[in-house]
Amino acid sequence: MMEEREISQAVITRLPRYFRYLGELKDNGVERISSQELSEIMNATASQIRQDFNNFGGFGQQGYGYNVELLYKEIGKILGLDRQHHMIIIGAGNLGHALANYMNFERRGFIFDGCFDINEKLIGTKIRGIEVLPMEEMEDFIIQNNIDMAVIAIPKVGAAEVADRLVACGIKAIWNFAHIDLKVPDNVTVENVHLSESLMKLSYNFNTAKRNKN
Amino acid sequence: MMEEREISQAVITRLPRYFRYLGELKDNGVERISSQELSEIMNATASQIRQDFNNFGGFGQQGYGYNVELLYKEIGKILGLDRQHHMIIIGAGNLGHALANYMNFERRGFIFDGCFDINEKLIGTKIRGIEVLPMEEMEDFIIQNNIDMAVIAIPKVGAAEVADRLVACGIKAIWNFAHIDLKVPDNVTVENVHLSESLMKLSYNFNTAKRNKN
DNA sequence: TAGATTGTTAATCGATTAACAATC
DNA sequence: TAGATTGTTAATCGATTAACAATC
Repeated sequence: MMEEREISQAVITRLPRYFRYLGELKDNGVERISSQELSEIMNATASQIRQDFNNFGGFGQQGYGYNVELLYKEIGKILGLDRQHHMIIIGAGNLGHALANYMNFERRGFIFDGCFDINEKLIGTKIRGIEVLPMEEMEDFIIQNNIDMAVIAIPKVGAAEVADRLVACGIKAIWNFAHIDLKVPDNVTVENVHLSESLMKLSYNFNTAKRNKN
Repeated sequence: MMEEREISQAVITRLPRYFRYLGELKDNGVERISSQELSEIMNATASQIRQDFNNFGGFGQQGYGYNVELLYKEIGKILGLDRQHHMIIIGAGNLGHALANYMNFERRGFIFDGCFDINEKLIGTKIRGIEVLPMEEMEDFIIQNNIDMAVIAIPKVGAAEVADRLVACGIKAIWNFAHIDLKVPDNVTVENVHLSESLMKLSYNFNTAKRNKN
């Protein structure tokens, strides 16, 4: 089978942002947009925008530009937003709670099916109508409910073990909020959100900026 | 005044990760480490590690390597972790709540001083001992308490206005969780955590991986 | 048709990696 | 001193930008 050329992660990282801006344009009734116009709104180069879109095929038309609605839909498809993803959250604390709200509010397609915790006090409580279950029931739940993705929203202690258990029962996508680099097989996708690293970056830029500018 | 050469954001993004690994090594009693050894643990090239550290001066010693404790401290300083930062959180929902826990647990230096919300039901409740105040009191609070940083943990509607108000009363660092690209002056640092974009990236990689591998 | 704007190739820029002299 | 490993320069690689022919 011919290997499709790999798209760089730099491009992938920009796609959701295009998607967001195109969604807004669409909602504002804008029908067409040129790479030049989009570049001004998004603060990017027109060249980069055209290169990015062309990784996935010719969505535009010479002399016209891009059809906003079409492009929006295509990028949505590329991102897999036309499919449903069944998700569980490990950790029913404030973060797990926030993420559960998040997923359902923001986009259809990411379906919050289950939630697990080790804390006895949380087990049995409900998050968005979903009962928090004990960790022991996780594997069975994943298999019986065809879960695709798991969110790790527990402290770093325990996260590695949970990841191993998730991988062992076939989970192929992990949204990881624990401060640890998970070791998983090649065919498992991990997306890290390391909040403390983000905060440190803010701290660096803040402290550096103070010296230079202003 | 001589302009220090600007360090690239690619390097800055890696610093917190170095910091995390060095902290672990330190806690495990490791005294020295070579760029080669560190590269194996962190899954990077030794060359990149040496280049990265050298942006900030020579922390190592030929023939010996790097002193773990010293390097850990130096990177901490570079990241501004030796200073205290006074922070407020806008939005006392689950996310704001999660972040408040987060900051205090993870690192000293990021001090959670205040929290604001428009929701009448939340005003007067406490998060980690801090009372949630109405939005009207934000400006006075920032000035009276010498707040450095603000966390925007509210939905995108309203986020732009809040950012303007923060900038207007002198805030120079914003940790932004709203799905919007804030427009702020050059001397204000924004660090975005766009959770939905992260989730979409996971979705893309998951759906693409399924086709290629496995 | 003429004008506009894409798709795509070529040039540039920046970041990563390799190599090695300096030096502990 | 010899060996190890940094600091740093040079080479490579990849990503971004510029340019322009293709084409709607």
